[in-house]
Amino acid sequence: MKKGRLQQELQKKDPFQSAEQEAILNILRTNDQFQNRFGRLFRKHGLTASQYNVLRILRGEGQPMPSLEIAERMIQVVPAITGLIDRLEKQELVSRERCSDDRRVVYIRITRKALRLLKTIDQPLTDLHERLIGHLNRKELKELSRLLEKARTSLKGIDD
Amino acid sequence: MKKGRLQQELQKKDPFQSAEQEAILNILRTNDQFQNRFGRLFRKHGLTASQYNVLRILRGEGQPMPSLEIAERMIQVVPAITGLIDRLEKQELVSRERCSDDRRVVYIRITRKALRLLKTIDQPLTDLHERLIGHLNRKELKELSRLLEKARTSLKGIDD
DNA sequence: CGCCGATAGTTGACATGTAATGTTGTTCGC
DNA sequence: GCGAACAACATTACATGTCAACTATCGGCG
Repeated sequence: MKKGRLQQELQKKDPFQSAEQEAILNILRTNDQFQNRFGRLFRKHGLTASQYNVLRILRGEGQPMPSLEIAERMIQVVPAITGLIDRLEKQELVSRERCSDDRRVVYIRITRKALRLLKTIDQPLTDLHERLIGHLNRKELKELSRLLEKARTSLKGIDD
Repeated sequence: MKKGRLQQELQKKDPFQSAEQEAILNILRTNDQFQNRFGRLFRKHGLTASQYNVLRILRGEGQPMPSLEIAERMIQVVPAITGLIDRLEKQELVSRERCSDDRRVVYIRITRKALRLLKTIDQPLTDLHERLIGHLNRKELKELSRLLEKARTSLKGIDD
C-alpha cells in the first residue's frame, strides 16, 4: 500500500517513516479485523464482545466478584461497567448482590443460564481462533506473543 | 481444519492451553492499551482517534475524496462515517461538496485549519510511537510486523 | 419515456467507551 | 465517636460503532 506524497514529505525518513509506526499500525489493523470477526460470532449468540468478556471473567473466577474488579481486568474505565452489568442483568445472565460487610460493594454473580450460553460459544470460538491464526506455526505464535508482551512493557511508568 | 477431541478436552482446563488463543488475547490486549494512549494524546488536541484517522487519510490522499472511500480505508461500516464527518464539519476541519457529475457522491475536503492541527500533532505522535515500542530493536519490529501481516492473511475468504 | 435494480449517503435505535460529577457507605485522625 | 477524606458505584453527556431501513440518484432496458 502506497503512502501519499504529502505524508512522505512531512515525515521524511524511511519509506514507512519508521518500523515503529509500521508495527503499531499493524497491531491496530489486525485488532480491528479480528474484533470484527469476534463481534459477529458473539452477536449470533445474543452477546456483544464486552458482555462476553464479563461473563468469561466471572466464569474464570468461579465465584461472585465486585464490579470494580471486573472493570479492572477489562482494562476499562469504571462507569462503563455499570451499564454493562445492567444489560446483562436484564438478560438474566448475572445477578447483583449487595455485600453485607461493606454495603458499598456490589457482588456480581454469573447465572446458570449464562454458563450454559458460554458453553455453546466455547467451541465456535475455539474454531474461530484456529481459523484466524491457525496458519501460523507454533514457533511463530510463541514469538508473536513474546513480542507483544515485550511491547507492553513500555506501558509501565508512562503517565501521559 | 478441525482439531481432534484431544484438543477439545485440553481446551477446557487451562485458559491458555492453545498458543492461538494466547496470541490473539495478546493482540487484543496490546491494542487496547495502545489505543488508550493515543486517545489521550488526540484528546489533548481536541480530537478523537477516529477523527484523527479521517483527517490523516484525507491529508495522505492530498485531495477531496468520497465518504465511502474513507469508510473503506478505516475498516469501518458506512453509517459511522456520516456522524464522524458531521462533527468534523462542525469543527470546520472538513467540508462537504456534492459532486456535480454524480449527485449521489459527497466529496470530503480537509481544511487548512485541520492541516495546521495535524502538523502540531505529528511530532508528539511520533514521540509516542517511539516511547511505546522503541524498546524493540529493528529486527524485532520487522518480525512483529511480518507476523501480524501473516496473521491477517487468514481474513480473506472467511465469511462467517 | 418510465420503471427497476444498484449505488452513495443518511437516519434511527441501541451498546459501549470516556470524562465529569453525584451518592452512599466506610474509615481514620484527633 | 465525629467529621472529613475515601472508596465503590451510579448517573449524565457526548463520541463512536453496529444493524436495519430509508432517500436520492444513476444506469440500463423495454
